[in-house]
Amino acid sequence: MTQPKPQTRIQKKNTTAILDAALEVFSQHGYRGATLDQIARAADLSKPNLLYYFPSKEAIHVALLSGLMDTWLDPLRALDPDGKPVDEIIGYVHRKLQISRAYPRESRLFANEIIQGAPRIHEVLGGELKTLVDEKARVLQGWMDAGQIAPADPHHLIFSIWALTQHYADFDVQVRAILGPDTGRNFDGAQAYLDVLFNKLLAP
Amino acid sequence: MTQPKPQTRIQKKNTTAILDAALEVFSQHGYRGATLDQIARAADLSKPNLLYYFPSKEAIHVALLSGLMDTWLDPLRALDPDGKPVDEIIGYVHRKLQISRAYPRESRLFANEIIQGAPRIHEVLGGELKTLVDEKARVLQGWMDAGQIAPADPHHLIFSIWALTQHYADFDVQVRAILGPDTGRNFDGAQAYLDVLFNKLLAP
DNA sequence: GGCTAGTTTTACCAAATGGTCAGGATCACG
DNA sequence: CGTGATCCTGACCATTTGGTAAAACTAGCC
Repeated sequence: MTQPKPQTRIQKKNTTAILDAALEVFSQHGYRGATLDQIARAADLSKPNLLYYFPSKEAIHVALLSGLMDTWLDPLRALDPDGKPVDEIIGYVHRKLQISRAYPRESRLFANEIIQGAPRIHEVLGGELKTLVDEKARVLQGWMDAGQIAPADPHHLIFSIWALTQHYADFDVQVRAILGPDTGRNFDGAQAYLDVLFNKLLAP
Repeated sequence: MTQPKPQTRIQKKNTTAILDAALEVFSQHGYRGATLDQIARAADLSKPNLLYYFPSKEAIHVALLSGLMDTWLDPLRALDPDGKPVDEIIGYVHRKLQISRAYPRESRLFANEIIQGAPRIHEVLGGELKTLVDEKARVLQGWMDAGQIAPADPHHLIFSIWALTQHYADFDVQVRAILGPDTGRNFDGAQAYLDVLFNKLLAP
């Protein structure tokens, strides 16, 4: 897929610095609201030097998003049809919440893109994502039909996991304004709450 | 609070046209990503004419947000400490979901503002919002202590309601990519799912 | 050391952006 | 109809924005 083009030491250093800086800026202002100057400053490079490594602003954004998709879908892919149903689902919730905790900027980048109409990943949503979700929804439906978990719309079950876990990354400012600034503590509270919630919801 | 300044017919017509256009544009691109030209075009006015009614871009944004806060908080305010606990909470979920359905642009405007660090409503979050949430959290806690609903962290309970209902407005593109374009149908599905979820969660 | 590929900077550009201002058009009301 | 207040426009401005060209510098290898 992404075959490793020959990269010099400097190239590797600078492209990662740029992508990290761009993640910071794009996730905070959205695509249109971000400027190359901001990104260049954050990456400690001059603007023309930025454009030596990436041909355009959009190219940086696309590079970020496509590099992100796997991180985003892997936790769902890992849901094992042959595992114990409740454990699998609760495990998925945990993985998703862990990702929100460890990669809040990535979560916000994704949220920004979706809220703004997903102009750059629309095909992925209707293609790869839909395929994966439909597949896993069938797995969930199978478990429900077999009486291993309580019946519920499997698609909405997946949505609810996304909504509940991503909320703590995307709306972090709001959560902190209400619960206090200790993000770690807030996430611990969230995990305990979500454990209870999904155990009750899924109990057959 | 907001005493009705004398408004001519034309003033009323144009300010509402501007605010509606601005809602459209800001909710789609965020504050920084929106331009006065876009807003002016959407409101069918010239840019200088826009600025005849509002002194600056930021003033429009602030007007929108502050006009929105009540719509946003009212459903929670309406949660009645003297009502039947489960009915009150499920009712709150319904009201919130209704608002997501009826005002998705407002929801996205709010989401954009929060994701981008809430620079313009930070004080409201830590002030009015926190006060209200803390108050209602105490009500919930009272119900739990009295055994009328199952125990759970009341703050996270409120967050979960926000996350689950706003998700369907904010991530509408994603939902439609997976479930299909019939938004009404999707919201109906969501409501049924959320009814089940919260009934199970709250059952004492 | 010298050569080449890779890297960075300086100077620049056209378009877009938020905003101003003076004057002209239009409205409401006596 | 006249007149004062309200409304609207075209021309303009400084700054910012994404992006370019070419020259200057540096790394790494023989």
